[in-house]
Amino acid sequence: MGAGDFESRWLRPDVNAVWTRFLQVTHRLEHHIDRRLQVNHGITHTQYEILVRLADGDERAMRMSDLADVIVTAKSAVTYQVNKLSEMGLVERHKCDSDNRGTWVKLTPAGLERLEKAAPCILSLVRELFLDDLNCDQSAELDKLLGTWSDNLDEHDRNPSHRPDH
Amino acid sequence: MGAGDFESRWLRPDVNAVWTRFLQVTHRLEHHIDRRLQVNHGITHTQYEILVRLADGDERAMRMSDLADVIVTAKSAVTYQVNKLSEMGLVERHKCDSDNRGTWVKLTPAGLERLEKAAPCILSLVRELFLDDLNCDQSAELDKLLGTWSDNLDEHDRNPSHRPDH
DNA sequence: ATAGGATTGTTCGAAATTGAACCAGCCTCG
DNA sequence: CGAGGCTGGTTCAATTTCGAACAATCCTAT
Repeated sequence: MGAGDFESRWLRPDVNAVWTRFLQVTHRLEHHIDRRLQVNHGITHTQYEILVRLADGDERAMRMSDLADVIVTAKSAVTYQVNKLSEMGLVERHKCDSDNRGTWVKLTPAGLERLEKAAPCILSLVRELFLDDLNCDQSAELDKLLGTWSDNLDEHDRNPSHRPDH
Repeated sequence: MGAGDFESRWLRPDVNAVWTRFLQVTHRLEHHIDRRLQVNHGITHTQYEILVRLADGDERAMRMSDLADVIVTAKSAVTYQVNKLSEMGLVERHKCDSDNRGTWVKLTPAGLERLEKAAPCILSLVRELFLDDLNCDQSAELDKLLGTWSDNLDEHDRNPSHRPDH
């Protein structure tokens, strides 16, 4: 088989290394954050993410589906976690007036408090591990990279039949 | 509270956006790959990763612990997945001579075949979503970013008491 | 040698995630 | 209208993951 054949089948070694390292770094980051949150604050990273997004939202509330979208998990997982958070008293469900199917999830004062207690811990971790060593050029570059990746993913989502087989 | 106070507690909005997008992109990538592999090739991304690493290793084999390290998951998860792969006939366990505790996991011919069938599919996906739009500068920059993140993580692992509280 | 500590891999129970199935309410077009 | 399709959310079984506990083996320092 020719060189082009190899190229089409496998990644160039250096490129492959980048991809591998990407996977490792993301997993390790996730793991670190998760562990820290659980040990020090008794919540999962997904739970923390939910609290963050709610705090960000208008009225400190959000719809289930939107939550699932920004968190990037299955809807059923959101239902599960919102139940947990609700049992913990960090979150409340509210009926939605404009759409009788919908439910709003709203941060409770206790939820906000818990978030504000946890945030410094994990934000400093994110800074140390992820952001502190970036100079301006680098963070601009990273922003651009994330942009193209995001666009590529959008494109694939929009057109699901994007080379579906093999 | 002053501006510095805010800075120390929350991320600057733009920086926060980068971090958020990073989380979303990584999750979406993972999700895409996983789905594609399951639908077209009947294996998980973790299982695929295991096959890849084994194919890479000397003699197409690897120790359990090393596998857990490169895949970045709990040891018990590796045990679980190696059992599955072994039931599928894609992988074999072998006793380790030099260390009686150890076990080697070895790719079977069927495993190699399965990997070679799946690889083009997911590699082209990785290219399309992740790599194709990177010019030389960017991929060099990405490599450097991954390097610093990796070093930061190593540093934290080496020194677990790295600001443990909050 | 040998005791103490570290490492290897498995087992176990608990928790999380997923996709499919499902019900309701919405919305559009004939 | 009102029938069909779409969307929002929940339920359910199956899969996966995790960490802690454990047993076996290795290694090191006395």
